[in-house]
Amino acid sequence: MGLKKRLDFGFNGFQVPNIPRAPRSARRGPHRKSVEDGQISAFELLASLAGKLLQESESSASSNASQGNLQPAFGIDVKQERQDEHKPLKEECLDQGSSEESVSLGLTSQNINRKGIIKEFPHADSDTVLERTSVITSSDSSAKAGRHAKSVICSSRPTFQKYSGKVEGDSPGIVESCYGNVATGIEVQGDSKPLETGSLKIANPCSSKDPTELHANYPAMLNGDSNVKLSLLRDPIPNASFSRHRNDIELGSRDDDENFSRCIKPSNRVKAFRPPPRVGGQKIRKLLTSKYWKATPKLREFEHYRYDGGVKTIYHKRKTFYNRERSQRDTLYKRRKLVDRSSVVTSDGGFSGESVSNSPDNGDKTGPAANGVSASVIGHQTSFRSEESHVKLRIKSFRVPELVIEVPETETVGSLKRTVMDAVNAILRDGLSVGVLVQGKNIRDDNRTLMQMGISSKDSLDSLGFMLEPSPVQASAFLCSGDPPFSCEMVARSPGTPVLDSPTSDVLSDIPPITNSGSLAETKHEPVSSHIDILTNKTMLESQALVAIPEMSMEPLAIVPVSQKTKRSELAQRRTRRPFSVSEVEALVTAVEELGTGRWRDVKLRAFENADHRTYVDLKDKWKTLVHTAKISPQQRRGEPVPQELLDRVLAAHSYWCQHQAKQHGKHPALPAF
DNA sequence: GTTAGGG
DNA sequence: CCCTAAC
Repeated sequence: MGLKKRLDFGFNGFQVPNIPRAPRSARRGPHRKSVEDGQISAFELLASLAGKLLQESESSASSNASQGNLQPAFGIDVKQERQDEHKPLKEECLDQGSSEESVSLGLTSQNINRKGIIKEFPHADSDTVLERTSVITSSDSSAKAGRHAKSVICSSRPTFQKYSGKVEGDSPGIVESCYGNVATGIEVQGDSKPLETGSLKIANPCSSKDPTELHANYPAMLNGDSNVKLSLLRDPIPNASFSRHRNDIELGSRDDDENFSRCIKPSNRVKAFRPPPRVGGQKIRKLLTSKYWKATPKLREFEHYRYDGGVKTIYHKRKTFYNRERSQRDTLYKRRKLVDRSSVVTSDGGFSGESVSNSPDNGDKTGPAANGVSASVIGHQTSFRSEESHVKLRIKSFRVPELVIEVPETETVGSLKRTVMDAVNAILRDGLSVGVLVQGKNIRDDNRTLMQMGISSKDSLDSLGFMLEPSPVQASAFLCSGDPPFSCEMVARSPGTPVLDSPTSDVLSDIPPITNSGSLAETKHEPVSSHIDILTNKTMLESQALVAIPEMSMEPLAIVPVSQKTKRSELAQRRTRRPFSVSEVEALVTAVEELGTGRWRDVKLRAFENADHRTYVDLKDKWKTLVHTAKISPQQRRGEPVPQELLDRVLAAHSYWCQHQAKQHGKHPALPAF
């Protein structure tokens, strides 16, 4: 049909009613464009600082690591506050530069409160997250808080260390690392030390080509008083765990007991931990504003616990927390049995992981692979069922939930580092579960297989991400109301502390089942404690819906606006990618030649009537990409090559229909014979 | 429900 | 592919 008609309605002979519509774009108002493209948020810089800090302190951690202080201790007050004062915020773009620079951005600005806030958002899309670091400062002007502005603590990877508190602002390079990380999605750990990192891998015996390692690092948990703290899973003897659990998931932290200090109100707490000077005014606020963490004033109650026994409920909660923590670990162990087809090996407690790369070697240049440990572990896995395809991946780092930090402008960089570190530790300690991101979406359905999610050993691994998010239980804890005492408390937990045995649902969501065995179903949704109340439920729901926190409006320094809209993150899952085949392209081209652009529904009906998975929007999008593809050089094209002939037709049809925006007139089946 | 575009 | 504004 096409040819004949084309002849009949040659380009010249085809009269198109000249009623061109203005481009849609012209007709509709310009989109408010996100302002901050290309800018790097300060936050990430800070995050990197934190990471750096952790790394730095790790070196001295080993000594204490084996002492039993394996539990995260921390003393940062995490709480939500609101400020009435309005502070202009500004996001600075830092291409690079020393950490000091970045810090200064956040600290030098003058504002009423003289505070800088650092925020970190965990919920960003994988790509978005990696885009930039934003520095939030109280300074005014060009506050560019793009809707996409998100920061990530690049170096949040856990390290075990002792924090001496003497870190000078010397972290140039952090920025770079962070930046690189951001840009590539691969965490750069230039100075990471093998011992400190752990790796977690899922090896794919069947496809060694694209192995992606799951590289996990465990965050160091330390308490502010300069004592070395715990490490989850840290095994005094680095590879000891390997030998024991070759094919098992080696996650979990030691149950050894630990002391842990907790501070609720920064001011006091800070004092407790650090020497006087500028520490006094530090405040770290953790706003549970992201989808994952909902900020609530009540959060402190959880923190509010004291060992003086004053508040039983709190104590109880805390206990629950521990239990939960424990159960998580237990669950992880249990899980090993469930997932016999996948293997995860960690050399040492690692706890992080965000970027996943499918090119094993690729990560090396950025460092982490550097973590060496992981590398050595590869190929360690054994007994697999050869028939099944496995996905091998390596997690370079984890994204850390949002963190809001407030410190005096007069604060030193070193102090800032500590603050950030404390905040990070606090978060880590508060119980997190791992979220899995596919195509930037948080996959909540633990029962979906990787295959179903479009994650194969061959590709798509780059679209796989991990993040830390508060577990439901934790969320409930944060919702408890109560005013946190401004003090720091040290609490020692005895090793024998009983634990609840109920597994926490989301805890296991970190690693989706490799197969559709659905073996993990049993771990789903079991109440962890009696503390789950209405608020909890609400929280959970909201967290999934990414509800904006009302308090945000009160937060002057919150530069990066928390996504006000409930985005698709964990709602509908992104459809699996289904590249158009050449034949489909041809059908599309033919249909468009005949129907023109602008009538996608008709195109769909005509050429893809039976292709359920192809919506007219898909067709429209495909056409869009085809046009683009046809315009670029063949070398720039990717994916299955489309015959040039088809591309030529695409261009011809495109130009034709663009000139004759005559879609409103019924069928104009013709196209000039090209 | 469709279209057109930006993301 | 998703998301939305504008139809």
